[in-house]
Amino acid sequence: MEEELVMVRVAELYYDEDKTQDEIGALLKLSRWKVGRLLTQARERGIVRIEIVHPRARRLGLERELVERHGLAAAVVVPSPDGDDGTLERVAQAAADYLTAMRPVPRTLGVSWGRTLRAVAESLPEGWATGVTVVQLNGGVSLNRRSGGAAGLAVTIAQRASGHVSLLPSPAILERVETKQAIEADRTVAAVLVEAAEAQAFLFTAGPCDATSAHVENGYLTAADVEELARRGAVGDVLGRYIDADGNIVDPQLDARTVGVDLGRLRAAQRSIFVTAGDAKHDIARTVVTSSLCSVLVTDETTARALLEER
Amino acid sequence: MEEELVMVRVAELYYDEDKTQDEIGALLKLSRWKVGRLLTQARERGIVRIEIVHPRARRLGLERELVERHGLAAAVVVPSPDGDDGTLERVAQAAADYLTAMRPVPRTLGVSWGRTLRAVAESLPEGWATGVTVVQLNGGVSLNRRSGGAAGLAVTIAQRASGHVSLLPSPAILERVETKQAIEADRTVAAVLVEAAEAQAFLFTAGPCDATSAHVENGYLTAADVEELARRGAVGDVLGRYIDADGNIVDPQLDARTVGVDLGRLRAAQRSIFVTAGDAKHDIARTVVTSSLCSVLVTDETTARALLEER
DNA sequence: AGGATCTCTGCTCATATGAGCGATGAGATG
DNA sequence: CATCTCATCGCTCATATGAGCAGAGATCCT
Repeated sequence: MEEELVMVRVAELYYDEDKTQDEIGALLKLSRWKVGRLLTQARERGIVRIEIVHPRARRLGLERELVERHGLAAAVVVPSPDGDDGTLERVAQAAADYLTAMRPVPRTLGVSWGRTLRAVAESLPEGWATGVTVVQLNGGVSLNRRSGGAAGLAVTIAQRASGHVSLLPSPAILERVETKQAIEADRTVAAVLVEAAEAQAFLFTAGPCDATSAHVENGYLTAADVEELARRGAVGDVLGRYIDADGNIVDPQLDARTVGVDLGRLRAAQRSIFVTAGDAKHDIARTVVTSSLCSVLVTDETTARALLEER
Repeated sequence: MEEELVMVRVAELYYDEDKTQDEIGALLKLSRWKVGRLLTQARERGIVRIEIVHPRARRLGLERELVERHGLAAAVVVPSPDGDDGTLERVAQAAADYLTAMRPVPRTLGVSWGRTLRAVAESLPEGWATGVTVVQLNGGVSLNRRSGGAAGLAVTIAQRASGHVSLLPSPAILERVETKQAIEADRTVAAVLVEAAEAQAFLFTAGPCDATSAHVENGYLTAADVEELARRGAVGDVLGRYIDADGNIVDPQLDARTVGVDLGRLRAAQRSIFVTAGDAKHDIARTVVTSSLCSVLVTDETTARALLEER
């Protein structure tokens, strides 16, 4: 279209050449107002694209859409870098920023574990808050792995806020229900579970339902177990509990052997912050968001767009 | 840097959220002026990138630099599309636009030939000018190829301007000097050459010095000839004449067998428009521009940047 | 320490810009 | 052919914005 060409010329003069709309009007024999209108159209049609390029940039438009569509309290969306990698770091940084800015500062913060949360912990600056007690929400890998395990992550978060940490000294999933009940009956474990359930804020991730899951990696489940769960409709796990697309527990037996706070607690919580990054987790992310497991979502642009697609 | 983060937030609120600088100031507890300054910095540092995405868009900044650096009368630079191809078409379109807008309209226009100029011809709209006589500048491929040859191109340009065309009925390069002289002595040929030399504007391209050259394709030279020319310093040809990086004729013997106007005419011309697209032609383009063979340059962004690199 | 220089801040004021409105004209419709 | 409808135009006016400047710190160099 002819009009479009004029729009391009006008946009060039305005944005590249820093001419005033008046000047452009004189130059192209258009009224000042016509120029202004063309500029508006050019922006609307996407001929003029204004982009904020920065690792810490956010996608406020997508955030707003997500909040509206899924009834969230807040959403944080960071642009996915072109060259694939770095997404996890950006999302983690954004989550750290969100935590740091969060008011009121929670007295106790319940955390799960995983690579994503580890990255969040590392991104938190020293002194991100003061006097926050960090509580583990679900059982996890052994305590003695120096900083690699679930414990290290919680410790880091607490340390950087000069706060305390309550670790959950239990495996994620036990082989027998009886053992699980016995462990939960243990004073120290029970106390932590109560503390966790009552946390003022939750920070958690979710895992996809495939062989790359941390549960397989740590030996709590076999690849075959996970496959079977997937066959029965599981899309991933939250706090070690495998759920289907509607957010329901897939295997109650398995769930009964899983140590950690109930998913209901997340749903009931005022502030339950869900952090997720990467294409593999779109399905489980959708479930978490649509079944109200989180009130705050921190994620990357690609995931955000996936969550906004119909159905 | 901390400052940078604020810049990003400010930019987001301003450009994505359409907030006023006042509002942003209130929100972030900054003075209105601070916000304005941050915005300016963000643009300067490239955190805010404003881009005009359109096949007909131009790179005015690069154009200005080229004009200044190389003492051109004008330059037209179009963005190179991401997905490689389409560059030729865009450049051709831009050249066509330039011709259409050119004032005063030349009475006679001298043209060379090549794939690039063919594309320019095809991009010219019907009635791009009126009464322009088109003259061929150099000998070329046979007349009978319907629209594929050099003749068709000139005819197209002339037809769309409701003008005449003067074809140069001669091969590009002859085998013997004597034949060349005989041909030039021919009334019809001589008349066209005079007309061409006196054209009010020139439109030409250049070819790289490699086996893909149109001269090889059309059998005027062998691949071995071209190789030898390159060895002797040739970077490409203009109007069939092979020149080195300084714009000097590489092989006077060969040049004496080449039919077409003298390169001096291009240098002397008020308006000699050089159209070039594609990475293969950077070297010859540089030569054309630095040795003042053209006064107007039409090209793609990649070539433009290459021409602006030091040395 | 004292002064000199530089940078940064918040201001005034002129200018650039967008919202809203009535006038105008092109095309549709009876 | 008359009239209606709707988009578009150029305008007024309120508002948003950038240039330029004087004062306040910060920094540097004897």
